[in-house]
Amino acid sequence: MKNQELAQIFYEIAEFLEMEGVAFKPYAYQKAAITLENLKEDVEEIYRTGGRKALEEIPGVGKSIAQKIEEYLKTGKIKYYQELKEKTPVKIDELTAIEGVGPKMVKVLYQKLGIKNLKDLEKAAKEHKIAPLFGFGEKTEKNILQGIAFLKRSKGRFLLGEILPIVKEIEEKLKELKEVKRVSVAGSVRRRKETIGDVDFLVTTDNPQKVMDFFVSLPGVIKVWGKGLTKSSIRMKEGFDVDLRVVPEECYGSALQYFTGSKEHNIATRKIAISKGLKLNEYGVFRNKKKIAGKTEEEVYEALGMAWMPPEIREDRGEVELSLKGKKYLPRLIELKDIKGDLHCHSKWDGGANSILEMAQAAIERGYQYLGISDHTKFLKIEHGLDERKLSLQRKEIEKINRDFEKSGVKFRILQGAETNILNDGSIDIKDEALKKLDYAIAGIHSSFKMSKEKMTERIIRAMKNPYIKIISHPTGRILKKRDEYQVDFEKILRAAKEFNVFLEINSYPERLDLNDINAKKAVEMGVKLVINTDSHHKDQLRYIEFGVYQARRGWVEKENVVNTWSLQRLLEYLKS
DNA sequence: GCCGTTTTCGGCCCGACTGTTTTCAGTCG
Repeated sequence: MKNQELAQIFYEIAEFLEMEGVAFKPYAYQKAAITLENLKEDVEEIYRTGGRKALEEIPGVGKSIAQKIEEYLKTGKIKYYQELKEKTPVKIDELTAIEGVGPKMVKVLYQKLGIKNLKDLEKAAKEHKIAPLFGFGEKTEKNILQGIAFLKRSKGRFLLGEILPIVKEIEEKLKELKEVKRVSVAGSVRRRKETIGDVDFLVTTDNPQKVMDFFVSLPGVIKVWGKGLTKSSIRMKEGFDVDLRVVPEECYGSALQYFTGSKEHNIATRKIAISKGLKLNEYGVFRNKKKIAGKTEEEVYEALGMAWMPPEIREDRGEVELSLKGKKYLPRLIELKDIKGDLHCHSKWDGGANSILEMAQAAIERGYQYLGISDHTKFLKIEHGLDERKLSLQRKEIEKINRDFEKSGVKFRILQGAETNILNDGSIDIKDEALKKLDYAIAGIHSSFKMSKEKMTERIIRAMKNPYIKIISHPTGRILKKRDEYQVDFEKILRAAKEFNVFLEINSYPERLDLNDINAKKAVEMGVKLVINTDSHHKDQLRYIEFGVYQARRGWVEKENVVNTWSLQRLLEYLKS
């Protein structure tokens, strides 16, 4: 789909325009980019069937942007964009990816020092050429270096959310090939890790030549290397690498186990093998020279006296010991089908893409029993946060839709929440009288991220003490590849969550996934209740729930730990109590 | 550049925080 490519271009145009100090246009381009990014329909298809007129029907797309989309679809280029790039030939997306660096800074850095990309910037900062610049200083230079260091730490890794859809496509294509007998993705993708270095596929086949030829000519491949009959590597246009390995049928299980990892899990399992006088490698389980298992993963684990376990927990965090004791000691991980509703979604009321009804219909399509609309509140002006009056107006709309559902026999209920803001002193930006009228309230940190650990912990705990606050959203505040967690004493937060009966969120947004696996596991061990939400700003984002569930599974979370696996009735009773 | 149950022109993108430039511009959510 061309949607993503166009979105990327419009984001960049917005930044170039912002760099030049153009007013309002950047916002318009950004809006259009966001819409395109989330659009389900293929923009090419829209254009083919309805022409430029149909493009203009897309929200945020008017005459000018429609014309540019048309130009891109016809020629693969946008002249306006090319001109902007020629005028200031900088890698603007690369530079503004650094925390604290925006378009204006990029402009000065280019004009004064000729900085065009990350490399130039790092060099200049290390040579202390930034600090003396007018408007910059020691601190800024240091922040830039730190920002670059952080970017590098996460560089070369991709979000699971970006990669998984493409991986599934590749897997489907391989499956369709009749020469392929068995195929599976392995590695960190199979373990559903939040970020991925590269992708590993395993196949069995009688015709490796054919399979490899097919593999290296998949659509989207921009580079091929090491092509052989047992292993070939490709790079996809999105920038990540994929390895394909052909393994013998009788080794498929052990190869899958080996290449799924994690490395730590494999080390632990090999130790078990040694302790039993066995040897484990990617070709099988061996007693002396005799192979005793290898065809399936189950039989490999069985040969080691272990129960098979889901890939998500293979991190050597205790799963090896439990699986030795037996299957019933392993956690029964939550599954996608257990989810009965979503309690953190945004609507048009706070600038989200869809109306409450549209969001509800999308939830019904997913088979949910309920959906919680929790728009931002007034402190977040940019997000069109709702004040007490608007919350009460919104309540009326929700009640009306619920009545209509009831009349037409639709077994579904919209709940009214709100994603309130925890102010610096831990108070909430909405009055208690208004919170009281909601079905529940969420509280989250959206400002002042750089507090001391003590202050931040105090701040969140004070919010949890508010009897109307039932959920803490994205509890650690991290943004993958962008921003670290804020400083907080998580143990204390867990104790408070338990004491005040507050649910901690696992935010399913691919760049958040917050709580992460480790924190989720701690929460489960402490008996803290969790809720897996999507934080959807668009109805199509409800599908992100998948990623929240994966993260939960990585954190050993079971169905019973998660309140939105409960029926509507049970949830309502609990909220009331 | 987009949009319209206040408007086809005139709004929209606000407020906190940071660092630096001593009075505020740039960045972020």
